[in-house]
Amino acid sequence: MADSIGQPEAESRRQRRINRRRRRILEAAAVIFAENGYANTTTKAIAEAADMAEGTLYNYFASKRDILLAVARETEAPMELAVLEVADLEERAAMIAMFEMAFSISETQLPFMRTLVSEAWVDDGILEDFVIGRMGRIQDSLQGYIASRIATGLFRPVDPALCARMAIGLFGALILPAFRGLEPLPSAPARRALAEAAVDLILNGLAAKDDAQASPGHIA
Amino acid sequence: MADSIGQPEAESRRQRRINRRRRRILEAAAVIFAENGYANTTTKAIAEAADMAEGTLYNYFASKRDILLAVARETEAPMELAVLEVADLEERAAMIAMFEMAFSISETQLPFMRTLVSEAWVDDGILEDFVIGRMGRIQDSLQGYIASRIATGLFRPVDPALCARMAIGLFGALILPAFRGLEPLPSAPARRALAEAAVDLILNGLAAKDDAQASPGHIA
Amino acid sequence: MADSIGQPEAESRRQRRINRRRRRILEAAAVIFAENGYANTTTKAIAEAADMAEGTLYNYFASKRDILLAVARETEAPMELAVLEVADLEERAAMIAMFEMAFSISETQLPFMRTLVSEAWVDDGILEDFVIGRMGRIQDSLQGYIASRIATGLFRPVDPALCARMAIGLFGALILPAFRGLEPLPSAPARRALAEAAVDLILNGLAAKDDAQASPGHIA
Amino acid sequence: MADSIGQPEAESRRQRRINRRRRRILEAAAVIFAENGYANTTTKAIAEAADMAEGTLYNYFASKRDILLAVARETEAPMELAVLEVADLEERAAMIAMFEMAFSISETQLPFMRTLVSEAWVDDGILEDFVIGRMGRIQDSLQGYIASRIATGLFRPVDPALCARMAIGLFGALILPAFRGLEPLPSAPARRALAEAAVDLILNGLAAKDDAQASPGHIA
DNA sequence: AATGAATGAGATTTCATTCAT
DNA sequence: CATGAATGAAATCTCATTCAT
Repeated sequence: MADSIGQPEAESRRQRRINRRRRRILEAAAVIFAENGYANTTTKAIAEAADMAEGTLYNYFASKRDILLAVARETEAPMELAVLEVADLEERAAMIAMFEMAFSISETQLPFMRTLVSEAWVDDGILEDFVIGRMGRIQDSLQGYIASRIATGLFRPVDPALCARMAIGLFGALILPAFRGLEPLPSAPARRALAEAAVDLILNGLAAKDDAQASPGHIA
Repeated sequence: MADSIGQPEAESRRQRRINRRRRRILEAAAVIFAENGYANTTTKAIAEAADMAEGTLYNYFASKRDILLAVARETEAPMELAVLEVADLEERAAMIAMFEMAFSISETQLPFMRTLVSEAWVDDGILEDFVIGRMGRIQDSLQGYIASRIATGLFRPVDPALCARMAIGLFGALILPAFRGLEPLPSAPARRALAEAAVDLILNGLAAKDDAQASPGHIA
Repeated sequence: MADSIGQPEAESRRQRRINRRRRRILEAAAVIFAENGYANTTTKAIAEAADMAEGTLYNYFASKRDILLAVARETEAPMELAVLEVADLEERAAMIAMFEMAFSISETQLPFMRTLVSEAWVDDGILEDFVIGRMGRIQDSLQGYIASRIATGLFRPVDPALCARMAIGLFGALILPAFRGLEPLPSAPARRALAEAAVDLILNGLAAKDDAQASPGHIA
Repeated sequence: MADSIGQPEAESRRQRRINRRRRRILEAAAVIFAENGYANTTTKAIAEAADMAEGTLYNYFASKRDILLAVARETEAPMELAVLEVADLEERAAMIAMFEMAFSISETQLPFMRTLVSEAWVDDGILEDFVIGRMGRIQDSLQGYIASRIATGLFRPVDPALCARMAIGLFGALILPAFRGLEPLPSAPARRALAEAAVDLILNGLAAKDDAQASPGHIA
C-alpha cells in the first residue's frame, strides 16, 4: 500500500519487473506450445519451464488461452516489419534482402511463429486475428510489386495475385521444415543462397531461355 | 468361427456391415478432427457425429488415437497414386495433369488430408509414419525429373533438390487455404487454370524473356 | 414349439443339453474367477472360455453374480460329504482318512474352492451363505470328537472348541498354497504322508514325551 | 526448491502436512479395501472416506493401484518386527510372547493386513512383493527353531519345515476370523490365553501322555 | 436358443483455475 | 505477489446387460 505511491521511477521499476516476468512466461510457453501444441500443453508445464508456481501465471495472464494470444501477439511487430520491407521492393537485390530478413525474423521468433502456425490451423480466432490480415497485406504488397513490373514490361503479363501467392508458397517451402523442427534453421550464408535461389526461380523459371514453352493466358 | 463357414455371403454381409460402420466413424471423425484438431475433439463429439453411443466406438477402434491413425491411413492410397503419377512426368501437359490430380484427390479426401496436416504439425509419430516418406518420394520424383531435363539442356542448371521443394511449396500455396477451409476447393475448370499458371510460373518465371536478370550459382 | 411337447425323453434330453451347457459355463467361470478374482473377470472372458457368445450366458444365468453363486453352490455337495465323514471319526486311521479326503475333494474342486475362498474374503453374502454354516458344522464335528475323547481320558483336558479351530488351521496351512496356485496339489502318496504328519502333530505335539512342558489351564 | 532453504521448520511443516494427508488417504483406503476388496472400491469412495475431492487423491498418489501398494507397504515395518522377534525364540515363554505380539500388530494394522491378505489372494504382484518373502522368513525362523530343538532332543524327530508351516496355520486360524471381521480382536488377556493354548497344543498335542499313539515316519 | 453389436452408466484420471497461507 | 494444494468438471475407456437378427 504505502510504498507503491508517488515514486514514479519505483513505479516503473515495478512495471519493468512485471514485464520481465511476462516475457519469461511467454518465452517458456512459446517453446512448449511450439513443440507439443497448445492443447497438449499443461499450465503446470508452462509454470515449470518459466520456473514459477502455477498460480503465479494467473497474476500475469487471465487464462491459459490468454497466454496463447499473447504469444501470437508477439509475432506482430516483426511481421509488420517484414510487410513494410516488402512494400519498398525496388530491385532484385531488395527482393533477396527481403527473403533474407524473413529468415532472420523466423530465427528470433521461431517458437512464436511455430505456435502461431500450429494454432491458426485449428483455431479460427487465431487465424483471423493474427494471420489473415498480415498475410493479406504481405500478399497485397507482393501483388502490387508484380503488377507494377508488368505495367513497365519488366515482368510477363501473369496474374499478379496468383503469382504473389505462389511466390509466398515457394518461399514458405524453404522455412516450413525448420519451423516444424525437422531441420535446423539455415546459417546466414545459407540463407542468402536460399534467398537467391528462390528469387532466381521466381524471376527466371526452370526453362532454358531459348526453350521457353508456350504459355497461354491465365486467370485469377 | 471356424465351423460357421458354409454361409459365405452371410459372413461377408456381416463383414460389410462392420466396414460400413467403421467408415461412418472415420468420416465423422475426419470432419471434426479437421475442424477442431485431434486434441480438441472429444469421443463424445465423434460418437454424436457418427450417430451412435460413445461406447460403440470402442467396438470398432481400440482408442481415440486409433481412430486418428485410421483417418491418417485413409490418405495413403490416394497419395500413393499421386506419387506414381509424378514418377511418369514426361511433358508439360503431364505436369499440368498431375497438379490437377492433386486437386482432385484433395477434394474427395479433404477432411482426411486436413486432419493429417494438422496433426503432423504437432505429432512426431504421425509426421514420420504418414508424411515424411510420401513427401520424400514426391520430392525425389520431381527432383529426378528436373535433373534429367537439366542434363538434356531443357532446363537451366539449377539445384534440382531445392527447386523440387520450391515447386511443391508453390503448389501447396494454391490448395492450403482450401485445406484450411478458408476457400472452397476450386471447380474443375479453375483447377486446370491454376495448374497451368503454376506450371507456367515454374517453367518460365516472372521476368520477361529479353530482360532475364543475372542468375548466379545456387546451392544444395 | 411343436417338438418340445409330450415326449418325456426328448424333454429330458433337452434338459441334459441345458445342464451340460450350464456346467460348461460354470467350469470355465470357476477357472477364471479362481485366477483373477470375480471382480476382475469379464463376462466376455467367461464366454470365450466357455466357447460361446456373451449373450448366450444369459440364457443360462440371470447375471454375472448368478454365475458366481452357482460356482459357490458347486462346492456344497463335496463339502457336505467331508462334514459327514468327520462326524464318524472313531480312530486315528479315520482321522487320517478324513484329511486325505479333504485333499481329494480339493483336487477335483480346485477352481471352485479357490473362487469361494477368494470371494468369501470380500463378499459377506458369499461368506454367510456358503462358508460359515459349513465351517461351523465341520468345527462342531471336530469339537464333539475331541470332547468325547477328553471325557474318556484319551485326550488331555484341552478346550475342545479352540483345538478344533486350530486343527482346521493346521490342516488349512497344508492346502492353502496349492489353492492359491503357488504349489501343485500333492500326489496321492504325498497326501497320505501329509495327513499322517498333521494327525501326528495334533495328537502328540512337538515335545518329546518325557520332556512334556507344564501346561496350565486354557480358555474358551 | 533448492534456494528456498533457510526456513527449515517451514519446509518440514509443509512436509508434515503432506504426510498427514497421505496417511489420511491410506487409512481411509485401507478400511474400504479391507471391507470390499480393491476391485470393488472406487476412487470416489476413497475420496469421500478421506473427506476430500476425488482429484486431490492424485496429488498424493499416482493411481488407485499406487494407493494399494502404499497400503501394502504400511504392513512392512510391523511384520519385519515380528520376524525379528521370531528369530530369537528361546523358550516356551518367548514363543507365547511372539504369538501375543502377532496379535498386537494385527490390532493396530487390521485394515492394512486385511487388505493385504485379500489382494495377495488374487494379485500375483502383491503376493510376491509383500507376502512370500516375509512368510518365508517367518517360516525359516520357526523351522530353524524346531530343528535345533530336535537336535538337542527336546523335540521329537518331526519334519521341521512341515511343522513350521502347520504351526503358522494353527496360529492363523486364531486371528483369521478377526481379520475377516467376523469376530472382534481378542482383548489383551484373551490374547495371552490364546497364545498359551496354541503353544500348548503345538508342544504337547491332544493325546494324553500315557496314551501316545504310534507315530510313524514323516516326510518333507 | 445363439449370436454379438449397441448401449450407457460408471470408473479412473487429467488439468485449468481458485484461494488460503 | 508467490505459492502450490484443492477442486470438480470433463475426458477417455470398460463392461454387464439387452435385443434385433
